[in-house]
Amino acid sequence: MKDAEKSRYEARAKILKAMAHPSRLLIIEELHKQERCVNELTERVGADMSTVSKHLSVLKNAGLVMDEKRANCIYYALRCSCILDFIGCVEDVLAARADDHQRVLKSCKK
Amino acid sequence: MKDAEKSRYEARAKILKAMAHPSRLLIIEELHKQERCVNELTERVGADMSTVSKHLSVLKNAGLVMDEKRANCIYYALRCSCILDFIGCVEDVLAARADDHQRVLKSCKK
DNA sequence: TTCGTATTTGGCCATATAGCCAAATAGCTG
DNA sequence: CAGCTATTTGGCTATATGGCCAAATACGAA
Repeated sequence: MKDAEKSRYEARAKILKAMAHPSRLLIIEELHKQERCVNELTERVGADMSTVSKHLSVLKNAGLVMDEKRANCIYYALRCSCILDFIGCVEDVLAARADDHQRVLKSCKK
Repeated sequence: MKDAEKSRYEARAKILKAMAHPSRLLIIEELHKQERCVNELTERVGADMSTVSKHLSVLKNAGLVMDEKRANCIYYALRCSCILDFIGCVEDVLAARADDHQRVLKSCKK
């Protein structure tokens, strides 16, 4: 793998890696609905606040979310909603897998 | 997080996690062009064959690729090409980030 | 069956991740 | 300034990952 190629794939992998965690996927969907502060997300995720804070910093570091301080809260928001298309793509993959599964089952019953 | 919700997010995360590695992204693109055996992919990736074999098993386990034995080779192929749309989505995110970056730079120069 | 090629598996190590708790920090608001 | 609330950071542990090497396995062909 050449260097230029390598760094292109690394950049992509970084985005995917940041999304590749159940709690972070939940956070992304939640933020798609509306911006939220750490407190609210913590409640939603059901983990320690420090854990949620770290998840948010992963997302921020990947450029997927941004934060803004207002009053005495830090509000997090999705940086680009195209991320949701993404989840749509994942669902397509899952659906395709399910279809295959059905097909296999049917062919077994014959 | 409720149980049903949790397993939905876990299923999605599994797919993303399987893709979230530079070598695996390369493999996916390579397989999109045409099916390949481990040998060929090993050469392309530039890692130990055992390493590539393990990457392939991760992809297979996530349902992203399938394998078929022919002659004395095992050929791997993409299970659904919608995975490529996926990479397109990642590129959109990267592009959006780059745009933001440009905007910030411009506003600094003012 | 025996050889040889293709692939996977197991062992091992180094590094990364996720989680919690406790402590530190930030920054309103009185 | 002092207190309070929101958030982050550091420390620690357990587990997972990625990499290579060496060994095991699978299987077609002679």
